[in-house]
Amino acid sequence: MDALGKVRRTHDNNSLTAADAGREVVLTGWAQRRRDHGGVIFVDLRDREGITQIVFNPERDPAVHEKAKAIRGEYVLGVRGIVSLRPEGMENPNLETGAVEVLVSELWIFNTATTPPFMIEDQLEVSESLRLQYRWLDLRRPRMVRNMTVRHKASRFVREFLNEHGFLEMETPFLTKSTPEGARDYLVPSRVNPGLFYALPQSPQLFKQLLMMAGYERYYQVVRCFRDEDLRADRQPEFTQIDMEMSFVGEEDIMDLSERMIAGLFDAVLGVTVPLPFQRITYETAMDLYGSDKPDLRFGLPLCDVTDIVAKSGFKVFAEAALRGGIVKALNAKGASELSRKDLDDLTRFVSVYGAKGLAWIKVKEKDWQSPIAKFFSDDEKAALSQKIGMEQGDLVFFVADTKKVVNEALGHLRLQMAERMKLIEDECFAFAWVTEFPLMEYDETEKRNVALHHPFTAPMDEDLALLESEPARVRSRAYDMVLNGTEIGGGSIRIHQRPMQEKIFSALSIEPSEAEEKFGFLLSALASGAPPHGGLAFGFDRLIAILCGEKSIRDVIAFPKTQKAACLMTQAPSPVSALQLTELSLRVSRPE
RNA sequence: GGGGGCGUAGUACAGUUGGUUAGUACGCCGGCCUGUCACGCCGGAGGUCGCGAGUUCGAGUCUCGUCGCUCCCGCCA
Repeated sequence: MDALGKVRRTHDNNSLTAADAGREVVLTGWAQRRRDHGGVIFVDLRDREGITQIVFNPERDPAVHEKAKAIRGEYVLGVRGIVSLRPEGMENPNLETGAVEVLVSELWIFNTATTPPFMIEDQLEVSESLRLQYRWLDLRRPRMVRNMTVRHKASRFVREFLNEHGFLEMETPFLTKSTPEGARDYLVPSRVNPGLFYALPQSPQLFKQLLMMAGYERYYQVVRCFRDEDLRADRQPEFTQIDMEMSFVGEEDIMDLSERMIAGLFDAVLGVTVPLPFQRITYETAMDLYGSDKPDLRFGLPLCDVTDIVAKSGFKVFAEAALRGGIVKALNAKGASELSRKDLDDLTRFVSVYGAKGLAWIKVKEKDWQSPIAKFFSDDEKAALSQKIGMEQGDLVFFVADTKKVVNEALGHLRLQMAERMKLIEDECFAFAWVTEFPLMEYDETEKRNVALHHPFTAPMDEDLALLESEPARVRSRAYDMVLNGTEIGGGSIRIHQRPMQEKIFSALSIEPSEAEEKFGFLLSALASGAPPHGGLAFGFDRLIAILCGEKSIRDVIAFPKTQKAACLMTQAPSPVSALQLTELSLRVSRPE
């Protein structure tokens, strides 16, 4: 084993070209692969940047060649040698450095390596749990290096953009106060205050508002947030937000700045030109047309409300849904009438997940409809349906009848499913949109009260203020979500900046004045002491990077992510702690049997 | 909390109706090979079939439980 000593590389492994031929260079890196021909030995030397082929020739230097026989996969090497053009016909077009190779005159083996449990290459077939267990090896794979590099470039671009637009990057506490609304908090026990707890922030929401009240005008932070809820492919217990807030602005200012930032980011990272401004769509329209508040606009397939047409029909399922205040909507899968009975059964099971009790369908054939429900409709009803839905020969039309919520959930997801099946989604297509005019609150059946849809500090729309007491569910908010390809990548709002309004909203959310004072007293006090009009936005950085990288899971753009059970397979966190630690924290653990 | 999928050499998989010695590929080790780049050829080692019970003359295979990974529902302002 050789010491590093004064050995320093002159180039990384992605930079040598034909122009460097004849130069003496020093390279360092990992042995990706060794090809021993008995005589000459080739080694692919890999680092973060790429691969360079190094050559050991016994005729050139027998001692070095002998030493090179010991090289195995992932050994850490340094070499000194002469850059040389490869013999004609021996160039490797797959490598950036494929025109040249380095003829080694000196070899240092800085470290050996155990045989890795999986190969360090992109086209690997290995379970994710093994990758997570040996994450330091997984992170050596070029694709992961690429993902981490994109992440770095993105955060760097965002910082520079916001810096140039007068924003201050400011930090906010991680040890903070548990608040009643929203997600479950991660709690941290306080040793010096026995029995009391901090909460890790779900977002720096209140702090950034307080910074506006403190007069900082423009704030941002690339910040970790924590939510103790169950995980998904796009949800981790700790995740990163680009958090920003501005004073003396309205919705348009924030949306305009944000979309220019995102367009700049896509240009800087992917070289993709994103047309501005983004499409705007109201919550109501999004739900009507796409059954979702984060519609995927890369394709059409809009939903169609047919409640009026079928309300009086002989098909009881539809008529009764309408009678009970529900709705009936249709999804026209253009040209999909060739789906088999089994496909339709599968899709029925697919929508049942979202609470749909059934999935009616009509195949539009040459002369008539092929459908189990066609017989229930009069000729007039058929004509009206056909016209409203735009039914043409070869179409397959789905229907769901239920409450508004179930119908939209079921058909909204069916729409995505069908688009995938019908291959309607182009690669490299980025459909951005703003969704606006969200409801301010909605009734929560389990809590038996109104809860904020966004958060309780979101301002209501002025024109809906009159409804606040009479019909609170109809009050729209000054919130906006940025949606990309069916993923919510950011969201924000204009905030309440006057104490009486904030108290009114707390009251509408059934938060008692005493509780409001206890939990948010500092906010109420600050609102009364010269709070400027303000608003902001937070981007889900991990989701954004996953889309930029073309990854399905945000785990692939986080260096050390957690599993679905919120565990780190590498460190084995979470883990038990000593009795002493618990005693110091005044904690006793009771575990259910 | 609930539903689906997966779990067999280091890795990815195959394994028939429950049947006697659990295979294949890659990787690994050894030998040969002076222009490969997924080098090639020859040989070899390597298995708690996730774990635990049960059924059976006999379980990788069937049953139950359990653990882990994953996708989804609930949840995630």
